[in-house]
Amino acid sequence: MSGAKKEEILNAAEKCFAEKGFSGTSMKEIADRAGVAKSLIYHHFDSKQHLWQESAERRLTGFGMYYGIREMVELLKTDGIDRLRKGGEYKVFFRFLQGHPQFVRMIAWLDAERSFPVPMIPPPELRAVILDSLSELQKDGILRSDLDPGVFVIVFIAICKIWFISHDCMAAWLGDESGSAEAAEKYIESAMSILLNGMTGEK
Amino acid sequence: MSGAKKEEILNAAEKCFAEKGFSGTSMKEIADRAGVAKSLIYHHFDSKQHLWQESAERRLTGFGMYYGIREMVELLKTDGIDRLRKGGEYKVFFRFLQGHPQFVRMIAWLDAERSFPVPMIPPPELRAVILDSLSELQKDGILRSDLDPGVFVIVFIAICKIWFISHDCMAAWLGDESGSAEAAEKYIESAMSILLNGMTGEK
DNA sequence: TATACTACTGACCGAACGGTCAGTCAGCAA
DNA sequence: TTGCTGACTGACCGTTCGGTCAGTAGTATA
Repeated sequence: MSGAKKEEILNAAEKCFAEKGFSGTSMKEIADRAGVAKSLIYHHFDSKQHLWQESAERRLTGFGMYYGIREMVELLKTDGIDRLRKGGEYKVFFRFLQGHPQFVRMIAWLDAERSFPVPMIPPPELRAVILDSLSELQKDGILRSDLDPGVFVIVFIAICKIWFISHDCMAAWLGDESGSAEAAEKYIESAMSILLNGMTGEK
Repeated sequence: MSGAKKEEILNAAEKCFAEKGFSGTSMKEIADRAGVAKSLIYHHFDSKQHLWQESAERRLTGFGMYYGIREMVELLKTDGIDRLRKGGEYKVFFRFLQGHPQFVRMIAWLDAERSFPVPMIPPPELRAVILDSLSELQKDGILRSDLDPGVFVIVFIAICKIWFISHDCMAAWLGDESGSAEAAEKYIESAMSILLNGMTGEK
């Protein structure tokens, strides 16, 4: 059946690139991992760069990292910030990163390499929906209105991302070397408590 | 004079590694950039890995990224959080990253590669000083005391780092594609306003 | 049965890779 | 002057790199 081996190549490429980045991965490694001849890769993909771009785009658009944020914003609108604070539903995006370490590795490489145009930038329509919702929350007095709503999104992404991308370095500040799940839980609850507090209070 | 060319090699290596990462940089590139024969590099350094480690360590320990944080904590102690909020001295660490783009690139690569043991982890004694000061501030009621002081440091680093490391992606949330200095200013002021607010208020 | 197309392979290419090595040369001590 | 040392070079090594290509096997069309 056609397409099966192409899929295997994409999967293998994704794993290799996530582990070692673009330059650190060789076509032979990908071929071996996929269990195919190296030349088959060139039958399905034009070049190493094209393979990289295709696998990155598939993962980025397929997973849609920003949907976690959208979900959180919608929870904010329906339930209000207090319920969010108590229930911990703000963890949607954090959980997403927690459950997809390969995805985390990939965005770490994209942050570093910056050489190929890969759509890390949020899809415009999704961005608009999120920002509009946040603006409404500002009008309703749920979020403080003296700030650009985009800042809320950025700081939220920042505190989630850093836990997984610079984990060894950051966990040291908490005196935790184990990388346990409880430490992650304690961190995100504390950090989000700061954020939610800071996003609502007066200046 | 001895040592001059070794220094040139280290400088060239640092630039190359910051731009293209470890795997993406070749020894010939470094040699050309330093204006020396490739074999001279092997006279001064054991291997590509050793060169990378030495240049990374020099930059990391030499610059001391965490001193900006210590400075900020000390400002907190002497001046109190209100003065900090008004005067904007909290920008010390942000300014440091802003002024050292090569350093920012390097930590982006270190976050991605994770393969070599490079001291990104804060020096223990410096860490202790910062955490102790934060604990005192908690006792004095300046910072909220229901959280691990390490969390303050992490979220602070996170919001500073993300602006420079994932800049294209993050600036899109603010509708700013230009990368202007004013945008950076507006961002850090807003983000820090959220943080300072959230670090002091009640839960 | 002849034809055409796609998936797939192994042998192969030139270039670039990290690393080695014999040897040159300046400076310095005996 | 001789002998030694460390900085430094260019030629070279074996390997691996990304990429090509002729060819095979299988299958669908005519």
